[in-house]
Order: sequence, then C-alpha cells, then structure tokens
Amino acid sequence: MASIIQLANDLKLSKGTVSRILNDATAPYNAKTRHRVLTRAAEMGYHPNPVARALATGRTDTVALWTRHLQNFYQSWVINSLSRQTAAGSFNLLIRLYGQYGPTISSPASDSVARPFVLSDSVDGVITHGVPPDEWLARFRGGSRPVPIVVTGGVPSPEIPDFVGLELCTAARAAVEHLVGMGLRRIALFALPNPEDRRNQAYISVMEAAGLPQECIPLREGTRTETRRQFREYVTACGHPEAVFCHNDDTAIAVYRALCDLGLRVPDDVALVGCDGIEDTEFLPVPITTIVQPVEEMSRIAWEFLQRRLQEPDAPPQQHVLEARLEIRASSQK
Amino acid sequence: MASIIQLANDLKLSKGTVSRILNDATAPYNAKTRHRVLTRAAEMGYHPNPVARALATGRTDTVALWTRHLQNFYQSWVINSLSRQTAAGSFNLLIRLYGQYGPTISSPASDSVARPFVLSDSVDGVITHGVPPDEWLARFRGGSRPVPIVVTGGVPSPEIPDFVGLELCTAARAAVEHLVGMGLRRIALFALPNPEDRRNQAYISVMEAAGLPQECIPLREGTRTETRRQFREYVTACGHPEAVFCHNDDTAIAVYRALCDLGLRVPDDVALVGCDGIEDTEFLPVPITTIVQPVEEMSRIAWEFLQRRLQEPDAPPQQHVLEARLEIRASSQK
DNA sequence: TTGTAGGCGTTATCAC
DNA sequence: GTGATAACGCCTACAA
Repeated sequence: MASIIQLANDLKLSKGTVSRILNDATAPYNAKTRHRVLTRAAEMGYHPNPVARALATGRTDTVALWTRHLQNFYQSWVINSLSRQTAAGSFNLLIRLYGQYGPTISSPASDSVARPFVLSDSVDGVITHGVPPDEWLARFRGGSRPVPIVVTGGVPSPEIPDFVGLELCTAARAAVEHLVGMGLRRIALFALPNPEDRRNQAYISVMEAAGLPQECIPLREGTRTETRRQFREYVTACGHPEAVFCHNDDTAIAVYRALCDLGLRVPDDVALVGCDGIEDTEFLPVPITTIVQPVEEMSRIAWEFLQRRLQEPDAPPQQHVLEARLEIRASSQK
Repeated sequence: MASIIQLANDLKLSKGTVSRILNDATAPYNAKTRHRVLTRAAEMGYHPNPVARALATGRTDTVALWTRHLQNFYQSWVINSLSRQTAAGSFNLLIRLYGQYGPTISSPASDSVARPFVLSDSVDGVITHGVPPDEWLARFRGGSRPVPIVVTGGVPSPEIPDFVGLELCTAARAAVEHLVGMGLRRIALFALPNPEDRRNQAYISVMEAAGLPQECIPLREGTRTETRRQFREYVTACGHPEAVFCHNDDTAIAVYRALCDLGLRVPDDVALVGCDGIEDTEFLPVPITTIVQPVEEMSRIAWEFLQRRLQEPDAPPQQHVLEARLEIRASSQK
C-alpha cells in the first residue's frame, strides 16, 4: 500500500536514502538511521512495487517457460522439474502454454503492433521446450528488447546459441531393433505424422534396413480415450500388428487399453514400446517398455545455461545434448 | 527495440499522438497521419514495453494461478482448464506452484521487506486453488496494492468475497455408504491425516453411523511408486481391508498396483474408491470408482467472477459451490 | 487534429 | 552519510 515516497516523507528522509538502505545491506549508513528505516518500513507494510522496479532496473527476476499444453504427464514433469531449478535461484517462473487453444496466444487482430505478446519482455529470459522454431521465433521478435532464450528439446536453431538437446535417435533405433530382434515382422509406428521426428526417422530407417514392411498409423492428437478408440478402430479395420512403437507413453497406455478391449494380450499378441519415461508406464499390469527422457538433467542444464547467459550476454554458445535411454520392460519381452 | 519516443522522433510527431493512434482505433485522427504511424511502427518493429505500460496504467492483463505442485494429474487438469478461460479473455496466465520446494516461495531471508514475493502485484488478479488460507493470506499481504482474489476449492475465507467451492461432502458420504451398502465391514481410509478434509470427515461420520470400526491409514505424500510401497507394507503388516477409500485417484491407482503386487484382486478381495475423476482411472484393467470434480465448470465460473471483480471492484460477493459426483465403476461392484 | 507535460514507483548518478 | 534529480517507457489529462 505504501510507496517509498510515503515512507521517505514519513521518515523525513529522501527516497534515495530509503531505497539504498532497503536494498543494499552493505551501504555505509548510520546504524540508527538504518534501524529507523527498517522498522518503519515493516510497520507501514512497505513493499516495493515490482513493476516500477522492473522499469527502473530492466530486470524482473522472472523467466518464462514456453511449452505445449499440459495434456499429458510429460509436460507436467518438465514444468515441475524446471520450477524447482528456478525457485532455487529465487527466480519466478512464468508458464506459457501454447498449442491448446485455437489462435495460439493472441488472435491476429490483437497481435497487431499495439498489443503484442504482452509478457514477452517482462521476463529476463525464456526457456522453450519442444516449441516449433517458426512459431516461437515469430513471437520472440515481438519483444521490445532481445531476451536470452534457451531451447530445450526440439531442434537447435542457428539464431539461438543456447541449446539443451534431447537426443532419442539412438534409443529409438534401439527400440525398433529390439522389436525386430524379437523376430516380429509386422511392427507398426503409431505417431504424429511428422517427418522431422527422430522417432519416426528411426523407425523408418531400421525397418528399411531390416527389409520389413512399414506400417505407419497416423496418430491424431487427443485424449487417451480418443487415442484408445482410434487404435481400436484401426485394429478392427486392419487387424493387429505384432508390435507397436508409440509416439509417447500416453499413446502406449491408450493402445494397451485398446488391446485389452479387443481381448489381445501384451506382449504375447502385441508387443508395445512407448516414449518419455513417465511414471504411469510402470503402473499397468504389464509395465511398458519406454524411452526414458532425462528431464531432470535437462532442466538443470537449461537453467545453468540461462543463468550464465543472463550474467554474461556475450558468453560463447552453450550447447549440450542428452541421450535418452531405452528401458526394456515386460511389454516387449516374451 | 524501438521505444515510442524514437518512433515519434522519427515521425516528427509527439509521443502522445503516436500513443493514441496506436492504442485507440477510434481516436479522431487524420487518416494519413494514422497510416504513417502504423506503417512506420511496423517497419521499425515497435512494440510497447509491457512493464512501462503496466506502470502507467496499473494493469498488466495478467492473472496468476496459485496452486499446488504438479505432481499429480489433477493439478494439470485445473491449469489446462483455467488457461483456456483466461486465454479466451486475452489475459495472460501466470502459474505459481507452491508446496513443492522447501522454503515455499522465497526463503525467509529474501522474504524481507526489500524482496517480497516479486510478482504479487504485477498481476491484476489471483485465482487460488486448494491453497491453505494462512499461507496465501500471508503472502497476499506482501503486495503493494490489494489485488482481487478468487478462491477455488479449499475453504472460503471471511476476508475474500469471491469463492468457487468444490463440495465433495455429499459424494464422499455416498461413496462410503456405497461401500457399507455392499456389506463390507473392514473399510479403510487412506488419506492425508487432515481433520479439515471433507473426505475424511465423511468417512468418519458414515462409519460411526454404521457402527463400523474405523481404520485410518495416514497417507504420506509422494510419488505413486512410494504410495504403492507404503500400502504394500501396510497390508503386509496389518492384513488387507475389504475396501479402501482413497484420498485421490493417484492414491487409488497406487493402491490398485500394490494389491496386484500382493496377488489380491479388485474388487473381489478389496473394493476401491478414488477421488478427482482424472482420466487415468478409466485406464486400469478395472476402472476405478471415483468422485468426479467439476473442474471445467469451476474454471469457467472462477474466471467469470474474477472478470466481474476486475470491472467492478465493489460488486457484491460472488460465491458458488459445485457438487462433485460419485461415479461408480467396476472397482466397487461385485 | 496535434503537442505538452505530469505522473506511475523505483533505481542510480550525481553532488554536497 | 544524505539529498536532489534524472532516467525507465508509457499513458493521459489538458492545452492549443
């Protein structure tokens, strides 16, 4: 309620004095004055206005995380893990979800000059996770000053020096090779039809090398229930594959239920592999083989990179790639 | 990059003129001047600095959601649902998690006068969900101006006029009565030992009325895996109840797995009831009976209330209580 | 139709 | 040690 001016008037001091005493514990001040200021501030319930402070200092002590909708547990995992990091550095974490509502963040009309992505520069930095480059780059330019960005997941961009990659190519290949090695022939891919996706690339490449026919089922984004139905319908129409390599764990779990609905057993009739490494995969009657993403480590490094960049804007590019790990469980073992 | 002053200088106009043209489409201006300003602004990549604008207007077009850690899916559901609402109103949603890291938001030291909960008043309003009153009230007072709050879930506070309640008392009673009605006698409660909790109260009251012995197993907060182990150990030590009324769906799912570990069957050996209504409960071999929370409706109303309060600070208190709904599934049917 | 100037609440740079 | 005073970038009366 009370501004620093009121506080200063009340104390018959200048606001400069008050500000220095409040902010800088080492400022060379009369112990008595300091004490007076501190007590009176507490009495009057003074708290600095963060907006005004941000305007004056150019810093907000806040970083943003840009990530996808929270419709599967993996996203929550990322948020949780990162929020622990930023909290440890006593930064605020602002979370922006995208990809959930139609006109992603602002409608074209409101995206005009006058109403930009409002908070784009009320943060000191941004960490993106799995954001399509075009989308965020366009949005990023909306800011009134350049803000450091650390890209995690997704693909590195030539324009953004700092990057923490999650490489699941090796693990994805290993997963498909593992299925091939089990002697299965009809191995399907159930994933978003994105040719850039490493999982999809790994599947295609391994299947080609093994001389096996490819069977790509285009996953429609949706809830587990919708995915469950989609897969059930697919099997009803086309029969069941011997194995399914799924886009992520949520998909794998939905597929698992769809198979149960149809009276098919995992892994005897159909082997199953997911991706992400969320806890849920261990909570099915048959634990699901999955590609475990090193989310905690990713968050740690991303936050480290961002802190460094904030302190040294001209530091050399920071890049690190983490390898995902295939964890074989009962869903793909005979 | 460019400030409004640079833009104005470039155009040989005053910043007032530029500001008005940019912000107010209906301002009475020369079509030619307007056009000049608009084009030049686009060319120079001008975007207003939201911090400066917020300082000048006192509004940020941002609301905060204060909620618990994202360690179970219910929280994600709330966030998703609310973020859709605020996005529709073209507001930013800032998410603050608490309850995850030790010194909840700021350490005592940094919580001094000089470094308050930084963003407490860089938002226009706050929606809380399931936040313990003491905690957020204390924090709320840290702001430099009073900010409208809408409390959802939890208990209403005499100091906060706007409230959207989730009442699960009736449904919780119905759940326990349902178990009693099945003729089961050893019905356990597996929940956080909080006497304020409606679920716990309902359990105690119904069990008393039925003259049945109470068996309260104090749930330790943790991951599903930890809960699973906790329950397994409990059963190993004390034998298994005939039914378990669980704190939430995550707990129920963990219990389900623990029972499987022990070779016990649901519902034949043990009946199971959860709470929240998350999608996962339908994804077990035996769908779990649960108390479905009306999250979407809660979000809708909370946002409505907050918008109203922002427009009319002196509007009368707005309160609405939503009833949760018991949904009986296979886990509690013979 | 446009310009001028004060204010928003801080921090920071000078002097004294 | 302390007090003025100029930024910070924008909005908005009030004048012209």
